[in-house]
Amino acid sequence: MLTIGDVARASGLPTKTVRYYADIGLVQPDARSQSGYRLYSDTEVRKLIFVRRARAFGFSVEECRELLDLYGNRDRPSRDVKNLALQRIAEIERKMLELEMLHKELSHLADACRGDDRPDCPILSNLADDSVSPTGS
Amino acid sequence: MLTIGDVARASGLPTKTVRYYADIGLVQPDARSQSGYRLYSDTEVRKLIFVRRARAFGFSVEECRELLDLYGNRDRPSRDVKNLALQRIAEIERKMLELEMLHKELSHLADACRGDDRPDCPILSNLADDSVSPTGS
DNA sequence: TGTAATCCTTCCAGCTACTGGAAGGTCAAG
DNA sequence: CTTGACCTTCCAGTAGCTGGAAGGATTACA
Repeated sequence: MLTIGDVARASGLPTKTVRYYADIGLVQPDARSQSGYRLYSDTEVRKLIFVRRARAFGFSVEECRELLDLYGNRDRPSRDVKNLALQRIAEIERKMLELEMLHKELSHLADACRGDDRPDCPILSNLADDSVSPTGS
Repeated sequence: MLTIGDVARASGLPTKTVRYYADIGLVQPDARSQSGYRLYSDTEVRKLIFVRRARAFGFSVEECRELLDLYGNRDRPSRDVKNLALQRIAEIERKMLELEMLHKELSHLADACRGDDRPDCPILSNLADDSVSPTGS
């Protein structure tokens, strides 16, 4: 059993955030010690890592809750789970494209600064390529 | 010259947000009409698209400001610009890896639901592969 | 066995980045 | 000349943390 500091280190989240997630019932500790310390198992650490990743890519806490639910709720029909997962996957693929564009833009800027003469505004040329539709999430 | 609704559509941001960015001086309108309407040019639209993307991937408004500054500030030494850009690129590459892991996880879940028997907890196997270090942004 | 350092707890205030709504002015179309 | 879709400011509220105070628990070491 791990204390909050341990799971914070293991999950890459601040203790404050882990405590907050416990408070809102997103990822709750397995148990409490006699003195009131939150105690976690590996399962919770994995959930927290999952949440950290999902949050970092714009999924709301409520969406994370729903995704975590997919794994926990035995009564839910399989196709519901699949549908929700597929929706999220499509969203992630859109995000991947956007991330690539951002990467291209900044790479272009960095390249343009190879010597010591910075061009006027490299962003404009690259940003014109707005083939990716907005995510809106 | 475009009004706020036009730039909102063109940039993929809500008008509210465009107005907010103007208020905090992140992306300001080119001018105001006689009646007080905010008027934007293409340059601002491009900046807004850039900001939308950067924000969607966890860059703070202040970081966006700094990045936009790279293009605008003529007095800044070229290596500063390059350094900041390279730092951000490294960050983006880390984010790309994390996004891929999230993608893998959800794909795995969706695959597991192909039939109608959902496995106990597919997340656990996939989440164990935590080779990517936390971003921390 | 004491004590210092480093945990942990709760509670509450504050922050970032929006977001919704009210009250009201502007503008193009019919 | 009014209807409807714009735009304006202002102010309050929300999501998701985040920092700090006050105090108890645990460990490590003399």
